Amino acid sequence: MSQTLSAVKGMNDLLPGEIEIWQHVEGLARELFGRYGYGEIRTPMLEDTALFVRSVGEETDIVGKEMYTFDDKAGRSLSLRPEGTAPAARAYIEHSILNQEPLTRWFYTGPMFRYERMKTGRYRQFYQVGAEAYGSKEPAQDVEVMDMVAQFLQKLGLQDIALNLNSLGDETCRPAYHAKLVEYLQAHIEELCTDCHRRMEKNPLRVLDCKNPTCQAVASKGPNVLEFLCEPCKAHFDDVQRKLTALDIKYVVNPRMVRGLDYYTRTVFEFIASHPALGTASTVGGGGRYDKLVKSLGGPDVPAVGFACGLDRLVLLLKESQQKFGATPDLFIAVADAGSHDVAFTLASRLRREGLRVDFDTRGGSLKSQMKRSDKSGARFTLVLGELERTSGQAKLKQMAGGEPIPVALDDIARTVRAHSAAPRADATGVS
RNA sequence: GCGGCCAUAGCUCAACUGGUUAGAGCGCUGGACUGUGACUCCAGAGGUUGCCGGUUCGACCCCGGUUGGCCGCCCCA
Repeated sequence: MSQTLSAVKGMNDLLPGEIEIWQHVEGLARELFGRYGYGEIRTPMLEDTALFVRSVGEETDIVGKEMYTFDDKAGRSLSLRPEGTAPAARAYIEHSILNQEPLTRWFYTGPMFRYERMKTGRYRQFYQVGAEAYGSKEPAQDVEVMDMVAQFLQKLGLQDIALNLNSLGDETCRPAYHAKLVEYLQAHIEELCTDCHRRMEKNPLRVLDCKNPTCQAVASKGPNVLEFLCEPCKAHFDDVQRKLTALDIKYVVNPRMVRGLDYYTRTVFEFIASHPALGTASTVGGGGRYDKLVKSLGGPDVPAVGFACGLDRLVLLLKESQQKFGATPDLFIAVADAGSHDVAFTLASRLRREGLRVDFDTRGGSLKSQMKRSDKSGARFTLVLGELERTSGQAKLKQMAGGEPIPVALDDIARTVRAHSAAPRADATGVS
């Protein structure tokens, strides 16, 4: 096709036929997170660049080379948000939320932006749904968040998703582990790949999840974070595991799982799907605790824990699952002769005002072509309106899926359609 | 950012070693059936073969560049 204008690389249009899946996922998130007491927030897509540098970390790939950053006309450096936790924390501080309530639960959904190499399930404008809980340092808060994600994924009908769990310690115990790890890695430096040499400078923890077999061998014999946890951190981690078990949530402890953002403390987790459609993009959700983030951004010393799920990847999985989403018309009104067009048009509007989903072809056309449109629309009933119906005031509801036509008076259509619907229409979210 | 594969109709794909008007299925539109969809049959519309340049008498095919997509690395959701 001729390439005149097209969407920016890595940014996609979502059209009817696919958008229904997105609406289903977002609707489920709203309904489910609401049950857990999380209120929705919307923050700007553009933030001061410094926000991400100070929270996500200057040395991370996200900030170092993946942000869409530019100067506005006043010379301010702005960036399209690459993730949602930092903007939420900024808003939490800016509106002095802690002074109004000691425990705050928020969720958000929307686009994020990272300038990265394109792959399946990985785009430059991608979508996340995430949540943040501020004010509780209790293990129960960590588990509440993980439980919520687990429920979310389960209700989407997704199978084969594993929860990986780890603890990175806090400012008391992490330095000792960090030092020990660097010391160990230095001693084995000649066995590590060149990437890992670079990682040792920037973020030694990342060596732990290097995919290179030799590096993995080195890492597996190195110091284990969990053995370095101080007493409070260890107690916290143990309690998290006890509570997960009490909620019957399956997990595996993975002491070599680290996350890409600098702000995590103590609990970190990832939900990993094993479906071939995702390729290497198998992480569908992740999160953890970040007790120092709010303070480091100039706010109060308030603990927090949260997560984010990649909607693009969830939608990819749902497409594979062959499930159908979205509502179809209750009724299609077809016109038998041009003289009935105006009456049919008015009738369609009246029925819509009465709450029915009604399809009608404003162009008219042959009855046959209108029947074809009705069939394709997935309408439950078709009503043919012609001179016969207009004069008698009586019509028939043809059942498109098969069965005898149902006689109906023209002024009693809405009630009859509802009476013959197999089941009450599902609410917007389809949540059961 | 590095390495490899790919690009033909709206979609999935054909087109002999470079040879003349680039085909099919699905989808779309109309008809067979002048008031009844899906099945069947018939017809029609739809392409600068991603784009730019080169080699050649001649390029969908060969070469270079470019854009876009896919896979691996990196990283992440």
